[in-house]
Amino acid sequence: MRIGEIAAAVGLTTRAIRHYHHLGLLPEPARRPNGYREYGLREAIMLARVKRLTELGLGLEEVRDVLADDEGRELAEVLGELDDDLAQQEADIRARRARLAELLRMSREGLLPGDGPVSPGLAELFGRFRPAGSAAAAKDLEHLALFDATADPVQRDRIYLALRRLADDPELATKMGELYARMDDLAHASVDDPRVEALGTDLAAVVPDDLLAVLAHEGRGDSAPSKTAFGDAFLDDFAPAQAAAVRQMLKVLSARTGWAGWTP
Amino acid sequence: MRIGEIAAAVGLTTRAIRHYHHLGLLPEPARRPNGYREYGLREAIMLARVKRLTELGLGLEEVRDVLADDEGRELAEVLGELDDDLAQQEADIRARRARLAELLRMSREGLLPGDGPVSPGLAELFGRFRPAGSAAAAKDLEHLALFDATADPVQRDRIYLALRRLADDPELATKMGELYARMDDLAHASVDDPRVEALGTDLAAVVPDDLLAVLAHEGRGDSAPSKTAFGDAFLDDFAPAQAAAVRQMLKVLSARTGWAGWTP
DNA sequence: AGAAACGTTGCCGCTACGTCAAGGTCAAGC
DNA sequence: GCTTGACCTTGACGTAGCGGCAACGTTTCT
Repeated sequence: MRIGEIAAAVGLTTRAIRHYHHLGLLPEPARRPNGYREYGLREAIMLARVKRLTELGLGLEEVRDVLADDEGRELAEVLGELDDDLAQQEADIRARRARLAELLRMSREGLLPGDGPVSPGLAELFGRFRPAGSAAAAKDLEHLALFDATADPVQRDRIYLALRRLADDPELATKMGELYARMDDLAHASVDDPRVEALGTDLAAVVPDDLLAVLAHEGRGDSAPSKTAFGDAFLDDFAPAQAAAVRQMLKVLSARTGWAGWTP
Repeated sequence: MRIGEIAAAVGLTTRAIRHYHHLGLLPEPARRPNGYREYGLREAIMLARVKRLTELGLGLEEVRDVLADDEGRELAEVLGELDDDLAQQEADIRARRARLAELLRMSREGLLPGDGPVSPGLAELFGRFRPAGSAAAAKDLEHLALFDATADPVQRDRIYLALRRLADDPELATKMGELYARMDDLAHASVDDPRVEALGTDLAAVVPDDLLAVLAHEGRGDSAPSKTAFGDAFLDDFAPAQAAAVRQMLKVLSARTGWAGWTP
């Protein structure tokens, strides 16, 4: 048989067969005078073996080992490892599919935020805490999404708990709306603007203590793998006057809670 | 932030971030005078987005589309396709794991033939039809394994049914053992040896009719995707005198069944 | 004799980066 | 000033399992 015939017979491509030759998985057969490879039933049997093994998911290296290591002993071992590997993959896929299902559900309900998938906890928060046309509020959500992806789970849940309490209080929620609006007003203001200090102080009155504690933890984190250096970058993300207001808020919070760890 | 800092903060490698720049997934940030990339919170937010999407299993191209195609509309669609894809993968893995479990069980019970995994039907046959130290029998099993991997399922099951009947009849099984032994004796014999014709005739008396029908079907197959050209190669796999015996068997079978399709 | 359908070798491309290699930059300690 | 070490830069190669193409020879059919 020529290579095309055996390929069709066994159900492989000629390219694959030559590839196997190249890898030493299957010895090169004899050649006809014109240079064509000449295959017999032996080669077909070998190829069928290779095919069965690769279809199980073995890599070509492993197939080579199994075929070389004379007669099977190694095979059970390789199959065992393969099964472990596949079990792992299956678990991964299932986890991703679970997340996907959740996201698709949110998407159908119109709850999917514009900046894509987030953790379940944050998604729930987003559900009741939508940006009300405020640029500052939108930015806040982005910061939260970042925090969600980088902070360690303990701190994350701590913040979420605090924020849920905030969101669940209609009075506080209304107040937050006003504060966001005032923050928006500072977008092009000077840092000397008297509204800056006032807003900072008012913010500190609403923001939960946990926020500062978590930020302080983040800034110096020795326990977590996060140890982020977002501190300065965080303030740089605001317009100057807005940043000044945030700094003022932090100052008041520091004085109130006794945390001195975070004073950029 | 420098690239290493943002990488650690977001939980990526510097290499990955540069890769994203290269692919245009994320624009190159401003540079410091020394050439270092300078990152801010905006970039961190984008990277966290990218990370969430890739962790879901999206390809980088798709991530780019989702991020570019302004604001989310496309996202649900992509997620849907992804889920379909993952469902397919999961099904594949499960199927392979099922086969693996079966093979591992056979391996534990010592039923795994030396030439590796075969289809369930053939495995069962192998269980009661072991090579009894005969080279011809061993070769026969190899041929069966090849047949198993290449023939179409209908013909396969037809043969297996016939062989099971043969294997289940103790008298016939004993006879087959003798025939294999006689085949072995012909390994170095001349094609003129009188035992050749005798063996061929005796073989034809035992081998089921279906065998020839299936072989004939294979040789000219217009219906199946198989259409194998094993015919000649099959005979070439035997020693000359053995091949002559097989040919004799086929001749008798042809005469008996009326099939003329397979006369090499 | 020309076209169609084979065969040959060889090299590039695909994913999502990891891993050198060969340097330039910066802060700290001697 | 010099070294050390931890950063950063670009660039290029390697990964698994082939697919696809190029550039060319062989066989076979018409």
